[in-house]
Amino acid sequence: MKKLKQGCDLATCFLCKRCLPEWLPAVNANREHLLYKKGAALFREGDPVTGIYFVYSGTVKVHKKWGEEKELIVRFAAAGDIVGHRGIGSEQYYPITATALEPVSVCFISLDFFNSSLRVNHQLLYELMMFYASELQLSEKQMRNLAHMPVKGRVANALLLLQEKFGTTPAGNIGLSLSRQDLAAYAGTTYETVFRLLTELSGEGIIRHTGRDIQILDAAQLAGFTRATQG
Amino acid sequence: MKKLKQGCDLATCFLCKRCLPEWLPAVNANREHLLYKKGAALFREGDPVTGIYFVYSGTVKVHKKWGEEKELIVRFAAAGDIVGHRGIGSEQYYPITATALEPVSVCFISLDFFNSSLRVNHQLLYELMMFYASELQLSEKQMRNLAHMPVKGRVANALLLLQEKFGTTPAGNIGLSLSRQDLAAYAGTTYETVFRLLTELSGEGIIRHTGRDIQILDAAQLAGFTRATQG
DNA sequence: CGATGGCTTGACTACCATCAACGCACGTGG
DNA sequence: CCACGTGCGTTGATGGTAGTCAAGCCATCG
Repeated sequence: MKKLKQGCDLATCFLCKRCLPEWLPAVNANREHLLYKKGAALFREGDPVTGIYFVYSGTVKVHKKWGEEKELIVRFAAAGDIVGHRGIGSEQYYPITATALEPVSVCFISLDFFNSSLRVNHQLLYELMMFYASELQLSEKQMRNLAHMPVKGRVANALLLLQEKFGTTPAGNIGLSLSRQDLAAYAGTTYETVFRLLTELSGEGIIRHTGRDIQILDAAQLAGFTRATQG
Repeated sequence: MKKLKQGCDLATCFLCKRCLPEWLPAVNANREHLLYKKGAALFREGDPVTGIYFVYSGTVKVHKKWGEEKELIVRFAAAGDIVGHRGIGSEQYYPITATALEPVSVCFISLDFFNSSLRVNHQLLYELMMFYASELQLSEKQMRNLAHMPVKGRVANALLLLQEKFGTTPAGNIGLSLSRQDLAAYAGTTYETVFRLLTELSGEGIIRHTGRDIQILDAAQLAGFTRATQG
């Protein structure tokens, strides 16, 4: 992790985009511009909450451990997204870990200053609430999927969500290339199972995959696996 | 469902408790006091969002369907709790169904008026945001549990959460008595499995259950099942 | 060059969902 | 009063899904 001196990226920063011009100098005085290498953790589950992060560039996975071995990826964050907001509120400790999947550049704001901003900037507060509301909806949909959707559907869903968030490369692949481990942790299963399902889906002509690159050929069929078969 | 004329229960209503006195008359002019019988739905998944509900008394289950047969109970709401806040935001339709488990008395506020309240009452907005934040944390913890915790642990956890929220009756039973169906839907499993696990837990002397009444005898052991065995 | 980490594959199996059947309590209508 | 249906609780048998274990392969890296 490395600290930079540069100013905030106004066009990308979730916070700055929503601040009045007169508040920006205060933000700049209170922010830190940090760089993380691939694989580095911005913070870990159980760490005391120090502040909130706004992503300028790169990709971050937000995940939760179960025991020593297993983890579930709860969400991915890219440019413009917030990370660490799960620490806001009565919680003393981050309930999740945030890890850089690629080199990441973020704006860090201390909890105190962020709370001041919320007190002053009601539009920000309102939008943060809306953000939480939509996160909650997503989270509960995923809960239901984990509870009732078979693994094939969950993997299909994971691929669709990834493509929706990260788009496609010029070659037509999903814009974020993940390890099987991470894909498994996102779909809530094991990497062996993910592998088997990827080859199965390739065999059916629904996707194509070479190494880490995955291309969705038939999104409609994929989506079909995410629905319950009519009883 | 039945409409009453009475005023708001100031001591219980989430909204009124957080309003300045001068705002209360407006609330009273814009609210409806509604009664629902056991088994009635306050609203259903897919219904257009009309407003937000605050529970005075009774218990509500908030659940999400999967296909025609399966459902997952996402949350229980009791006196003082909010229901329908999942409709706030960009969503046009409720993403979940809310059903009365016991006769329920609620305060209903139309979306328009509630949004006006949020614009005026920043403390309310702030607390609503905090509420969302903690709901999100709970939801994500549950996600992880559904993904990685074995069924026995999920049932154990469900019992502990129910006791935490609803306390115990004078007889020592969990304060909310659920059908096996509902308990299963809360733990994310089937009712047969729930039954087998309950008898198993009773055999181990960890709980006692007669019909719908369940008593936790050894909470520590129950909690043990909710943790990963050290690898 | 060995070590490490991710990928690929096969064999095994346990967990848990599904199906099926019965009992019981309850309410309802003939 | 009885017959019946319905909803829930209880139990056993069965099988499939998907997790675990194990081993080999390939790349990268120190």
